[in-house]
Amino acid sequence: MKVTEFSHAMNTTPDTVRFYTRIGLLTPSKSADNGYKVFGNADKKRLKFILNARQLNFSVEEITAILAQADKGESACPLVRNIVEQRLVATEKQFQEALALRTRLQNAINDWQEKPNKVPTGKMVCHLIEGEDDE
Amino acid sequence: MKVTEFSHAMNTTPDTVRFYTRIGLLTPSKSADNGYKVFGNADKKRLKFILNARQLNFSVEEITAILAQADKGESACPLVRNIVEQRLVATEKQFQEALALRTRLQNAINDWQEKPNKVPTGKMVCHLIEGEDDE
DNA sequence: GCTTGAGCTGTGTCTAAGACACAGGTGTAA
DNA sequence: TTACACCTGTGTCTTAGACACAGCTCAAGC
Repeated sequence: MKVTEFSHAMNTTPDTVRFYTRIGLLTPSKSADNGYKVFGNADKKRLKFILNARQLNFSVEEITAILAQADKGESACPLVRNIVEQRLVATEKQFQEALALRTRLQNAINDWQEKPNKVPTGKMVCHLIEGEDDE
Repeated sequence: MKVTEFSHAMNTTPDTVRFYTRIGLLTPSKSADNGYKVFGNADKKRLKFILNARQLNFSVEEITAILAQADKGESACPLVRNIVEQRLVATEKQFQEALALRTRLQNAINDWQEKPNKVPTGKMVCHLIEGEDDE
């Protein structure tokens, strides 16, 4: 399989596959007459793992470490477990931040509706965001 | 005020101020004998606006557009309003994504506890992430 | 005046995870 | 053989700063 066919079969993009290849996560063989990358069954399994991990927001660097360990014949499970736990904490944080941001945005919109036509005085850019009457 | 003093007074970092200066968002004068950037009151107001907008997750590019409009003497409020609304939608999406990710991670952890010691068979990296018994 | 040394300065480079651009190669139809 | 659509690998770009670093500044001490 060439890169485009392979990527579509795996439900991702050619650029993504090329990227993983570029950094050495995937190691397709090269067609003798083409020079094109050729992906086989092992690559398929590997990419499936990578995509699953990415779905869990593992960084490519983390995935690289995991696969390197697995390639050495060691179990990567402890490593994976650590990362999952870290990731859960990070996600919780993201979550709270999105929540806070939403509140800020909604406040901005509410403020706007209270005083929609206040003309910006002086050098204000937009009273919605600026700290009321400054100076 | 020089860059470090200024940035701390505004509760941000020197690198951030330098960055905004580099891309032309801030336009400090230059000390004649030093060549150092010198920030005044106008810069203070401007940076305050920028930081507020960043708090609402406005991109620097958006902020650039807003300030350019304001600098032309036009009201930037409609632009700001648009961006706020877009941003709210985007935040909602992020929010949902974080939620979904959390679920996926927790599922992974739960699965783990159900079958903690399943030895990875064949070429599996870690059964936690891989699609059960493949092949 | 001179010297030390801490701290500051501007500029150049780096980041993550691909997306995009592009010159050139491939391969099927005519 | 020629066309032409599609594919290829490689190089560059993206965000919002963070970091590295050589050189400059400036107050203290002599």
